[in-house]
Amino acid sequence: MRDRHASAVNDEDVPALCRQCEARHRGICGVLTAADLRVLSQSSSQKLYDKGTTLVAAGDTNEHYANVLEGVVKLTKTLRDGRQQIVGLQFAPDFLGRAMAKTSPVDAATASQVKLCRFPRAVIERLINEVPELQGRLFGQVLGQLDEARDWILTLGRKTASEKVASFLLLIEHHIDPTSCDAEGQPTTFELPLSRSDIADFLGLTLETVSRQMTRLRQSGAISIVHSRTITIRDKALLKELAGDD
Amino acid sequence: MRDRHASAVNDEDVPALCRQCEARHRGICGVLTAADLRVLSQSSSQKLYDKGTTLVAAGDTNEHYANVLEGVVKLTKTLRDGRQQIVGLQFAPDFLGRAMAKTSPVDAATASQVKLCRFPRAVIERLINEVPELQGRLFGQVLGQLDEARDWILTLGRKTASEKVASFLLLIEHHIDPTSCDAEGQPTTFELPLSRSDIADFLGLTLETVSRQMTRLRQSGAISIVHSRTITIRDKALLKELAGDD
DNA sequence: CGGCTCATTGATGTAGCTCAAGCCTGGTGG
DNA sequence: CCACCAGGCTTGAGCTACATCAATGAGCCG
Repeated sequence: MRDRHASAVNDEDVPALCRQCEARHRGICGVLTAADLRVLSQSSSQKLYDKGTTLVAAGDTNEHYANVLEGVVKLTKTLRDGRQQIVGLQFAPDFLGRAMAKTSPVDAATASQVKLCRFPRAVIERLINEVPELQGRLFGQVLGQLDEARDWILTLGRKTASEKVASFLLLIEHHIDPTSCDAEGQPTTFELPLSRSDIADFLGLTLETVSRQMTRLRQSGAISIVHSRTITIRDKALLKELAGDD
Repeated sequence: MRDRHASAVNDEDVPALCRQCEARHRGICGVLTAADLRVLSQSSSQKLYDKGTTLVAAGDTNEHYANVLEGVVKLTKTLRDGRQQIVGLQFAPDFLGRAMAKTSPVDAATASQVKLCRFPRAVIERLINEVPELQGRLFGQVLGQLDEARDWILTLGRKTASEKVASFLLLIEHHIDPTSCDAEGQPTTFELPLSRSDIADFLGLTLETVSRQMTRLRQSGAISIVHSRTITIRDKALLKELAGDD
C-alpha cells in the first residue's frame, strides 16, 4: 500500500491548484497522495456560480461530483403545491454529489456565490475503488450529515420559532468559524450566507417570523444586527440558552 | 479475494442461527461468507427486549453493535426541559450502532418488543477492515438513513398535521411490507409499532393532535381503525394524496 | 371489580401564518 | 449628483392550526 501521507512531505509534487485548497486538509482530498491529486486535477475544473443557480435538479443524473470551496449550497425538497424546505446545507470543504447513486433525491442550488471544484463522475468512482481511505472519508462526511440532519429534526419538531432562529445563528457561526467553539467571551461578527427567505425555508417558518425573531434576539441583547445580513453575537452563552438544546 | 457469494451455494456451512435470518439477505450479513458468519456467530447472541427498554443512552460508549431482527427501535433526542423528538426509526434488518464512533449522539430505546442479534464491537470492526464490501453495505444503510431523515425534515418543516399523520402511515406500511409498493388496489392491514405518544414524538405533534387526525383520516375513508393500533389502508391513492408529497 | 394504561373527544388559548403596508439599501439612469 | 426603482427586510393587525387543559371511554390485568 502506498504511503497515504506522502502529500505532507512531497509538497512540491502537489498540483498548484490543490496546494492551498481547503479540501486537501479538512476535505476528502486529504487522503490522496500527490500522485492521486495530479491525476485528479487534470480532469477537474474550478468554477464560480452566482447566487441562486441550480446545480442539480432532483431526479437528474449527475455526471459531476464536486468539492465546495467557497459559499454555501442548499439542498431543497418541494411539495406538489410549492411549499419548500431546505433539507441540508453544504459548506466548504464538503463533498457535493451523492456517492454511489446516479440520481439525486434533492435539488441543489447555490445560496450565495459558490466556488466548486468539479470532477467527472468516472474519475472519482475509480479513485474510490483504488483508495479505500477515500471511501472512509466520504463515509465520515455522510455520517456527519446524518448527525446534522438529526439535530435539525429535533429543532424542526420541537423548538419554538425563536429557539430555531437562535440555533440557526449558532449553526452558521460554527460552520463559518469552527475555531470559536469555546471562545465564548468575545463577540464574533459574521455574514449570513442565506436570505431571510432561505432561512425561513431552512427553519420551517415564514420569512416574517424569522425577521420578527431576529429583532427579538436583538432586543434581548444576545446579538446585534449590523446590516441585516451581518450579525454579531454579543452574548454567546445567552444565545445558547435561547437555542434550548443541551 | 474470497468468493463473497459462497454463502448462496454452501448453505450447509452457514450457522444455524443465521440460516433464515433476515439480515443475511437484506441486511449487512448478506456480504459475508459462510466462514465469516461462523466466526461472527460464535461471539454473537440474540436477545429479546421488552417494549420501552433503553438500549443506549446518548453519550454512552457502546461495546456492542447489533442487527434489528424484529420490532422497531426508536432513536430520540431530548431538550433540557424535557421536550422529546424521535429522530430515527430502525426496522429489521437495520444495523444498530453508529459505525466508526464510540459514542452515540442519540438515545436508542425499543418502541415495541424487539429482538436483536448483538456483536461485540471489536469483532465487527475487525470484520469491517477485512471485508470491504461490509463497509460498503454499512455506507449504503447510512445513505438510506440520510435520505429518510431528509424526507422527514420536509415533513416536519412544511406539512400540516394531517399530512404528517398520512405520511407516517405510509412510511410504516412501506417498512412493514415493502412489497406493496405498487399493489395500490388492495386494502392492507397492519399493526402500528408505536403508541400515539411515540407517533407524536416522531411527528413533532401532541398525542391529542395525532389522535384527532387519525379519526379525520378514518372519516375521509382513506383508512379504517380496526383496533387503535391496527390500521387498514382502504384507499392508498387517497392517502398519498393526503400525504402531500409528490 | 377496581385500578391501570392508552386512546378519544371537547373547550379554550396562543404561536406563528397570512395579508398588507411601509422602509431601507444598493443599483441604474438621467 | 440626485431621482428613481426594485428587491429584500421590517412591522402591524387579524386569523387559524395546533397546543393545552381536562374529562371521558375502552381494553387489560391482578
